[in-house]
Amino acid sequence: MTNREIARTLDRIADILQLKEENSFKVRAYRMAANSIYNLDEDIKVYYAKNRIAEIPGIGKTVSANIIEMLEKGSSDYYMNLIADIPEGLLDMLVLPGLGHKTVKLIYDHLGISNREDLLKAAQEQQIRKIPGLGAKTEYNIIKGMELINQNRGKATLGLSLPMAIEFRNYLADCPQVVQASIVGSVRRGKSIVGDIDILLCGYDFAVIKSWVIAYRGIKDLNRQEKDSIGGQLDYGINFEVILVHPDSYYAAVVWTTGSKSFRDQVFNGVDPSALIGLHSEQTVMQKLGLDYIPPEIREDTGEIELARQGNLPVLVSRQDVKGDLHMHSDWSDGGSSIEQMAESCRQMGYTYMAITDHSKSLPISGGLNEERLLAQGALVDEINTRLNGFKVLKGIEVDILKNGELDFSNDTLSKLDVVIASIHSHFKLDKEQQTERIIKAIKNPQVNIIGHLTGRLLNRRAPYEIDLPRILQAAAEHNVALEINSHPDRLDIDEFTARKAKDYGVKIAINSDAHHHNDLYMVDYGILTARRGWLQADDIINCRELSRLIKFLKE
DNA sequence: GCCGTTTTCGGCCCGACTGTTTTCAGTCG
Repeated sequence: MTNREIARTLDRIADILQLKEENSFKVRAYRMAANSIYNLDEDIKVYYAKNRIAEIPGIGKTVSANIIEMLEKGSSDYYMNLIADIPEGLLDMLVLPGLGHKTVKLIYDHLGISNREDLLKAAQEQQIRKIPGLGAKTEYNIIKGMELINQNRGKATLGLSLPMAIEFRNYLADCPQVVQASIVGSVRRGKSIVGDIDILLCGYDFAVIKSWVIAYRGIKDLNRQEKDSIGGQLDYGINFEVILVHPDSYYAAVVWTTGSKSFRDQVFNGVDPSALIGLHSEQTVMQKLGLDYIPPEIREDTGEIELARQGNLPVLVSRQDVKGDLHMHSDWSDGGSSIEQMAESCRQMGYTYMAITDHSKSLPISGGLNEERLLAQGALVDEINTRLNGFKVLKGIEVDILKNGELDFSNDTLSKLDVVIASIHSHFKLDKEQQTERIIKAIKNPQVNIIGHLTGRLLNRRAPYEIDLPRILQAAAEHNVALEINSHPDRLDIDEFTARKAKDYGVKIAINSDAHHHNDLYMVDYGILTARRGWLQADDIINCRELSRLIKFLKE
């Protein structure tokens, strides 16, 4: 089992224990262990080989034995016994916002409901309100929550599907009969939510290749086998399709399968397929189509085709352009790494600066900083900076925007910092007018540099809150406040559409990882994909600037 | 269930908001 699979199992154990109302510290211990494995630097098998699993922080004798069992047998008896006791569907019900372990158990005990479909039905038939302690609001929230889930049924976040696609592609590329293998489709375009994983292969012996495909251990279900394609489901119910072509038509097929349907219809319209045989790169295929090379992320037929014909495509921002990361947490609040570790990892990523932006005091669970600790952190940052050559740690904060739009710290306190990100972490349900006013008030605060995760959306889990986007963009432009592309694959907030619109308004963007662990800094890649999908160029991004130019922006 | 070096047992344990209530349990960041 992989680190991810083990972490997931430990998390599910925690969920079941919580449903069974076991000791809350025991639950916490399993959650911590899951988190520890998820964030592990190395493959857990390396620790296993060295007999050092119990040395991982948060993992003791019991969990360690559990993990060893999972690695040796592919499952754990403890988990299997637990799941035999509690219907698995209850765990799916927990995903609904507002439904926690107690409520799920309460509904199960009263109505025997153990899956989301029955739950929705009961809510629609007003059965939930008959349970003591629950009412109409809970029914409403269930129905709303299910709407969001059904909207994205069978669709997965890029954060889940991209790593799975890479693993699958690498496996397929190892087949001796496969000449080339590429991830194509919406995953390659970097869409935040994708319907399936598409992989294009080329080779000569389709029969041999197909048996190699079918042997992949990640395949959970196989539902379609044709002459030149295989479809089915991978783990987490993610659909996949593997498409086979002859090497001569490979690059034409890459272009064909990568673009959106509308893109495809446009660029291949009236083209003789035989003219695209035997080409040796995507560039030459596009050339034949009368186009400059269009980056995969913008092959959506939203204006790029015309510009490609004219030779006027923008140069999109890329990973190499990013000079630093302006939003991350350390173990001073809810992060799992020290400031030094974060700095070291940022240096290894080739950055020349970073900002440490822990939470402010309004978020007590996160260990949010008060003025006193913020000051102490600043002193430590100063000290760390004396030891770093050619790298700078900026002092920052992710300050909470309170209900009334005021901030969690005085302007006097904030003025001593280099970077101030203002974010909303509460009162998601204010009406559009109030929410907009609240954010604009924060934008108008002269100390604020960046608005963090503007819409608060959590992909597949929480809808964005209501805001008047044009007014906010207007205000951000006027007050020289940047909007964040929060790169966490569950957020990707703002999205590509807002990003593109922001550029029209002259609003600058910061692509931030919001990492809570030094191993999460790489998540910035997802943000870059989103920025590229939003047609952004290095010049639009404040953290693509050299430090001196960035500081100039922050002080303006 | 994990942790520790004044502890191998006892501590770990936030707090505002929501939705249900009429004084509070559950959820969530």
